Amino acid sequence: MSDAPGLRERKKIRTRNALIEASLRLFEEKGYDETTIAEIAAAVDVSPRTFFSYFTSKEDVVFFDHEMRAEEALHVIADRRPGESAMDLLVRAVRQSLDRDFADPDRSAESAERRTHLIESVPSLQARALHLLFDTQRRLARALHDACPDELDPVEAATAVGAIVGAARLAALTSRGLGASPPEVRAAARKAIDITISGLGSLGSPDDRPR
Amino acid sequence: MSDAPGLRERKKIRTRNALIEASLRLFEEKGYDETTIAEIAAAVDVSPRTFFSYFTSKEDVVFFDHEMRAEEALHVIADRRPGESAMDLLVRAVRQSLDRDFADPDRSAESAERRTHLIESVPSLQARALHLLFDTQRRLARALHDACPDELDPVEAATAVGAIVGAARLAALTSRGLGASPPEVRAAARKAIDITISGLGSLGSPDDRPR
DNA sequence: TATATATCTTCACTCATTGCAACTTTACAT
DNA sequence: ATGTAAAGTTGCAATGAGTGAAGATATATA
Repeated sequence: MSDAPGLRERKKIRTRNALIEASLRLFEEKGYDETTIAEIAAAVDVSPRTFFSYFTSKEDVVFFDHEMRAEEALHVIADRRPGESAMDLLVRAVRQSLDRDFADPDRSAESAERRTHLIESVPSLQARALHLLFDTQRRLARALHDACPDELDPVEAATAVGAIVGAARLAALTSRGLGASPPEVRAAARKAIDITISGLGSLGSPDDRPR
Repeated sequence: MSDAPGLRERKKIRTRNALIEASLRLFEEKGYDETTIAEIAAAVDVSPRTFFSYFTSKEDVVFFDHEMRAEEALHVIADRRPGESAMDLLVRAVRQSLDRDFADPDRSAESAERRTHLIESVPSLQARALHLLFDTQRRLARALHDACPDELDPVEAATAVGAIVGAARLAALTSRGLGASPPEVRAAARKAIDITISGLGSLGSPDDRPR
C-alpha cells in the first residue's frame, strides 16, 4: 500500500499541489474571472497546456478534494454496521461528511470559509458544486440500496438521500446567509437532518418555536 | 395589461421564439456541443451577437421557460389558502410544478421528453439546471417563510423546501434511470414527497415492501 | 416628417479548451 | 552504465463562447 512512490509520482503530486495552491491564492487575490489559466501556470512555472493534464477545467481545481470526500461517504455506507438500519446508516454518513466540512483535518477553518465564500460568489463554481454534489447523491443512493437491498428499493434510497442531503444543504446555506457562525450553520444542518428523518409534518406543529 | 403590443415587441418575441426553436432543433439534430451560436444565428438570420442580447449563454436557451415556471410556483406559495398549513401549501406548490412537467400545456409530451434527455445527457446543461433549481429553492424557501412567518423560521422553511424538492428530484431521476415511463416517474416523485412529509424514519419499516 | 430611442450588426479581442507532434524526463531491463 | 519504452511536458494552431464599443437601422412619437 506504500512501497515506493517514485520520483515521477512525487513530482506529479508536487505539481498538482502547486497548481491548487496557486489557483486558490490567485482566485482570492484577484478574483476568479480575473485570473487566467496562463497566470496560474506561470505562477507554478509550467505550460498552460499542462494545467489541463491535471484538471479538466478551471473550475475543477477548486474541487480538488471532492472525489476523496465522496469516496469517504461511500465507504461509510458500504461498511454498514451489523444491525444498523438504513436510515441510521445514511444519517451517520451524512453527519460525518458534514463534520468534515466544519473541521477539515488538512486545511484551516479560515481557508475552508474562504473557499466556501469563493464558491458561493462565483456562479460557475456554484453550478459545478451542485453538479458534483448531485452526482455524489446518486452514488450514495445506489450504495445505500446496495447496502440495504431488503430495506429500500432504489427509488426509496434515492428519496432518502435526496431529502436528507437536500434539507441539510439548503438549511446550511440559509443559515449562513443569515449571518450564522460556522458552528451555528453546522447545528442548522444537523437539525435539518433530524427534522427530515422524523418527518416534515412535525414542522410548524407544537414543538420548536423558541426563536 | 394588454393594450398594444407594438411592432417592436412582436418582433422581439418572434425572434426569441425563433432562436429557441432553432436552438432546440439543432441541438437534437447535431448535438449540443456540435452546434455553434453562429449556426443558430444563421438559422434565424440574425447576427451571432444578437443571440446574446436574448440569452446570456448558450445553455440558457434550453431553459427559456424556467423563470416563468419558477414564478408560478412562487405565486402558489404567495397565495396561501386560508387555514392551509405551511406544509400543505408547500406540497401543493411542488405538486403543481411537477404536474406541469408531465403535462405541459404548450409543448408536446415527446418534446418535453426530448428536452429532458438533452439536459441529462449534456453535463453543462445538467449543471445549469441544478443551479437554476437551486436558486428557485431559495426563493421558494423565502416565500414560504414570508407566507407562514408564525409557523416556520427561515431555516425551517429552507429545510422543508430542500427536503421535499431534493427527494422528489432524486427519486424522479432514479426512477427514470430505471426505465420507468413518465407516469411512473411522476408517481415516484409524488411518493417521495409523501414519504418526506411523513418522515423518512418510516422507510424500511413494515409498510411498503410491494416490489 | 423629424427626432428620440430601441435593436441589430460589425469588428476586434480575450480566454478556455482541445488536438497534435516534437521533446524531455523517468523507469527499467540488460 | 546504456538504451529504449513509457509517461509527462511543451509549443503551436484552432475553435468557439462571450464581451465591449461604435455605427447603422428600424420603430415609436411628437
